[in-house]
Amino acid sequence: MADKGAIPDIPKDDAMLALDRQLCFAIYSAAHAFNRTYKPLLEPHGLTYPQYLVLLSLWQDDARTVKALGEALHLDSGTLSPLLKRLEASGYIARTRDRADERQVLITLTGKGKEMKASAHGILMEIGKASGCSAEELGALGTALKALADNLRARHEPDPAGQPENVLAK
Amino acid sequence: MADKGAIPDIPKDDAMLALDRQLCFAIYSAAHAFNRTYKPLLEPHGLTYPQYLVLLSLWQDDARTVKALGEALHLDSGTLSPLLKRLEASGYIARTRDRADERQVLITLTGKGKEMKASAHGILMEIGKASGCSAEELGALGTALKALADNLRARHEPDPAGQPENVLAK
DNA sequence: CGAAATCATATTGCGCGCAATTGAATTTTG
DNA sequence: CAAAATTCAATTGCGCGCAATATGATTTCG
Repeated sequence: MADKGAIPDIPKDDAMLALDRQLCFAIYSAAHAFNRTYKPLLEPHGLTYPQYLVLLSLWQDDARTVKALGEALHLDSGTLSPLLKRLEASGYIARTRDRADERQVLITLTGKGKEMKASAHGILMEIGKASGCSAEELGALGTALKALADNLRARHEPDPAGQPENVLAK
Repeated sequence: MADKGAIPDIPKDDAMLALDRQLCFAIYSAAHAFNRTYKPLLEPHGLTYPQYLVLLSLWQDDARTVKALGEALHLDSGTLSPLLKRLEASGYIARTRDRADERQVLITLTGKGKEMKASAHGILMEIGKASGCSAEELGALGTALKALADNLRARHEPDPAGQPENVLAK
């Protein structure tokens, strides 16, 4: 059926594989490039990139539970528990059991953790220069990526307060 | 000096921190969202996402050294060596010492590795649907991300065949 | 009230990702 | 030609990232 007729579809599939490769590589290696760019700037402070993300989140909203942090960062306790212990050991945060509900652990910034916010501005300048993009471009890129990530996540997460979806379940 | 004069600059810095947070989170979580989306599709084949990226690269160019693969994927031997051993154990690739230069190891696709390319097309369709973006949008996003990653990398890598840079060294 | 279900965090196991080191092969140099 | 420098791959150690499981604490229900 597709012996030598107009445009066999194998090339089309290959083109799609090429597109897949391009986007997979692009996101994968952009994330790692970010990581590698931040690393030498964070190292003097004894911080890793994921730990810096936790601080970024806490600078916006201090005193949150592990669960709340995990939802903001899309990370589970398996990742956060040891990470937060290390952040505590470095003196950036404090972990205190909620007296009212002993299941929960409250994460709060220490003085050192709050002071680090000032240093972050300097780090930020370096990244801005390294990226070679304007603030507008970076903002637009962030928006596009967030939309993409949200779409992908919608496949996996149980629709938190979105559509009523299937009311018949259970 | 900046007691109540026109527009103190603390808010501006905070706005930049917010931008930083947005882009850091966006790339970070887009990468993880990709990972999580591919995982259930690759699991039946006994593949991880980084292993799939290696296959994508080999489908384009088979029979390459570990070093060449590492340059294409921006990964070093510390990551690739164990990963390639697992890919060999799963039967997707073969690792053979180069007879001419015994330092090098050639990575080649097995029959199973080549056959997997066909299944990849099906996986691709799923991702396309999950992303909720058109091929054009995904392509544009990939291009923007690649440019960003290249800019970031330019800070770290010693300019491979780019500008002559500093000819005086050594 | 008390057993069962649910919830929040911690732990374990495995696969990256990367810096630093090692070991063997090859090239460069004296 | 032999010693030194370089190159390629593998190994080690540590920090994620996530699934699966474990451990208490709290809520729900009978």
